[in-house]
Amino acid sequence: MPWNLSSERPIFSQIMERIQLDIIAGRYQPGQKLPSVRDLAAEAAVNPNTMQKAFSELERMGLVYSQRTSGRFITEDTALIQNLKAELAHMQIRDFLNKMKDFGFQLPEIMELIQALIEEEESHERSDAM
Amino acid sequence: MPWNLSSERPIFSQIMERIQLDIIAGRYQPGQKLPSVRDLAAEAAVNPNTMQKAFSELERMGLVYSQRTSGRFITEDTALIQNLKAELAHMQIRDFLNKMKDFGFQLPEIMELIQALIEEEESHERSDAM
DNA sequence: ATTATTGTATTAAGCACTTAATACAATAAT
DNA sequence: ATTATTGTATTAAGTGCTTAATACAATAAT
Repeated sequence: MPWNLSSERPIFSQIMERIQLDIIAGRYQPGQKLPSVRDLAAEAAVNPNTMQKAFSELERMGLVYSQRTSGRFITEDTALIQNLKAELAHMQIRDFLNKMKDFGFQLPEIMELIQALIEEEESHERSDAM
Repeated sequence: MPWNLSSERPIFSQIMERIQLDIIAGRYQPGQKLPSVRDLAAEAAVNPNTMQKAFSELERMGLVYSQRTSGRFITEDTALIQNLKAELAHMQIRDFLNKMKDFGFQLPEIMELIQALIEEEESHERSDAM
């Protein structure tokens, strides 16, 4: 499975964000054991050092912890995970609205554009299913 | 005026996007003359080479054009500007919705979160004005 | 007890971005 | 005619990210 990494931003950041996302979306469960750095690096087709660097940041945030030689695990602090999820969602929304305002759009117009795009995509899904 | 440039992404990209935004939001008008590369570089506190690099991209897109020694100007192709604005807005919305879905949110929930944040900010504004 | 696997660290090389210093040609301003 | 300003180009140095190769200590697996 390709990890869909872009060369436009530091790879270690993208990996960090991807795993962070897997945690807050529940695709990695609290306490779950992670594959080894070497295995993940092979899967993502990056250097082990780069994968290691991504985990350094996740560790600093408390999202994962490592046990010397048995491996690395997702935190069991579910409150930490939920708080992070809420915080990141909040940031996403705020950043999105700010950007749209920078474009010159007002709030009602933004909501209309979202609705229009959703309806457009729904109609595509209907025709895709035919 | 600081240009609020982050070290997390290439500076020339951030400058390019900023000027692009000024164009599609109408803060720079079609045909308007831009300050010189050197002046803008001084204002943004970056090297003239970096400012020049940002303009190379804007030029490639057709958003600005340069006249050998009289300076650089915003395109007069208003259709190009409007198309770009619509395209970028579309991308912003789609990327935002995709990210939120990656977080594990469904569409109705996303709309509720937006509304909640808007109302929260409106109440802040009211108390700010008091 | 031995071996394999784990996280972790180090060193060297290549690459893109940025800065600094400088230069040149074209032309607007004087 | 001279000067200043314009866009543009070049070279060298510094920085951060990435890869590659390698190594070590701790411990799980055998």
